[in-house]
Amino acid sequence: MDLIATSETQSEGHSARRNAVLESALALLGEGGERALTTAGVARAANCSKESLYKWFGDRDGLLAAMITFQASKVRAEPQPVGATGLPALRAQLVGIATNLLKVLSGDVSIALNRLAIGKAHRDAADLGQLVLDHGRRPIETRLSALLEAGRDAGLIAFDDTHEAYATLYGLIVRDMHVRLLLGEPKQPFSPAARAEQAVDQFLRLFGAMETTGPARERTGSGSPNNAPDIP
Amino acid sequence: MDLIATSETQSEGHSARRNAVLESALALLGEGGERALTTAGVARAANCSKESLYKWFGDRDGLLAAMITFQASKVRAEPQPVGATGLPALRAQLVGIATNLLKVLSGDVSIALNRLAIGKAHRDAADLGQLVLDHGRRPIETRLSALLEAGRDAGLIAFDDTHEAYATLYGLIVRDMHVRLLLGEPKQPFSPAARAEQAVDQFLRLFGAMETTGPARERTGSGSPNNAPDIP
DNA sequence: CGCGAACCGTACCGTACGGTACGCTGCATT
DNA sequence: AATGCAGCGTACCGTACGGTACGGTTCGCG
Repeated sequence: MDLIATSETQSEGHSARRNAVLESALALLGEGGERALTTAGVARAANCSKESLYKWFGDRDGLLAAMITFQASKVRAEPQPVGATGLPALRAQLVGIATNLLKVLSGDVSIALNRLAIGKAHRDAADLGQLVLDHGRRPIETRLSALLEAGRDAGLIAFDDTHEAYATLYGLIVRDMHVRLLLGEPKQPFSPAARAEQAVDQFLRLFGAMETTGPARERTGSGSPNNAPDIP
Repeated sequence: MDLIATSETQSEGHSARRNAVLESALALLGEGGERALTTAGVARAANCSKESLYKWFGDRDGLLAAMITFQASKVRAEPQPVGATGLPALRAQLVGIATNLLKVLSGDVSIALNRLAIGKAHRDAADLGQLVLDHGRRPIETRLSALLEAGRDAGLIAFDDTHEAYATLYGLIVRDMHVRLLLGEPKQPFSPAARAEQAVDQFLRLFGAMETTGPARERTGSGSPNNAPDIP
């Protein structure tokens, strides 16, 4: 389960070979689903021996875990210009992240990996699901949350609970696209950028500090989940 | 794959026995995940023979498909009072459906079934995923869409594209709760009703025909996904 | 009472796949 | 050149599970 350090002084080539194998495995998974991801199949596709697979990854689950972290490492956040401030800048940043999120979630390997993790979520492995959550969701939540709080500190948006605000934004962006894709619905063409802008604008309408006219009517409305909201 | 009519004149008892078996299978799946759902295991749990299983469901996939439709049939929409009109009534109806949706999606069997369908989504069976989509999502979309359009006809809310409005509402309600649950994140306690009210209120803020002051500023903002929205 | 249908329980078969063992090859270091 | 090591390819093993076959039992009907 734990990624055994096959060799303490892991030379560059060592790791490179591993990554090449992981790449093959991801490709295999992407096109054939879990069924295609047999140890023999991976070995064949990567031109390596099963024995080497077990030496490097210890276990089939170890291989899967390595695939997840490897894939996640390829999607690492590209540093974004944090210079300009103001609402347009905030909006642009949010839209950028949202667009990226939509593209990533729609990716074939991401879908396949999520399917894999979900299929084995209950009672198995070192919970690949947790791994996906840690390496996929958490970074995005961190980035978005930081951005949201920066926006709040700048007086551009208003909310009580950062996590709540983040979750709302996430819902506006992704909707149920992810689950539908996971369930195998053929992905229908759409513009991630346009959808991202739309979602961010909706979010800003809900959480913007300056409403159309007058102060925000419901600043805490989406804070703690309490009943009896103020819509009569 | 296709649900073979085992007997044209399926007597009540026949179907009852089948349903009992499906119940056992669902229980088994709910507690043990897919791994526990072996034909032998189901037969043992249901006190029937494997041979009967194959006679009734034709196939393991047939059993899975039957489980999905059976479970869906148990969640059929309870007819709701469509009497009163006006915004409070609309809001109450939406909140009701949203609450129900959240409860259903959080259910153990629902989660297990979705995991199952997702695990086999790519290239397998008669696409259990499609089945889940058809029997799980579509009814909710139908109900919500009808309600939304009724609200629009009554001048309470405004939108161009019904599907867009529905998708936004869905996102606000469910957020990424579903995927997180599917990935195995322990379900943290929350009040479905409160979350439903919160989501519906947010939706009404976005799509309500009567804004705080003056006419809606962005009535078509969430219609067709076009770029260049009106926030400068 | 006799018969047949449905069905339970179990034993059985074939296969697919995770995991291991072994022999051989090519490269690097001395 | 000799030696050792990493790794490839393949053969092999055990098991788990989908699917089938068979004997025994119950129940309803003529």
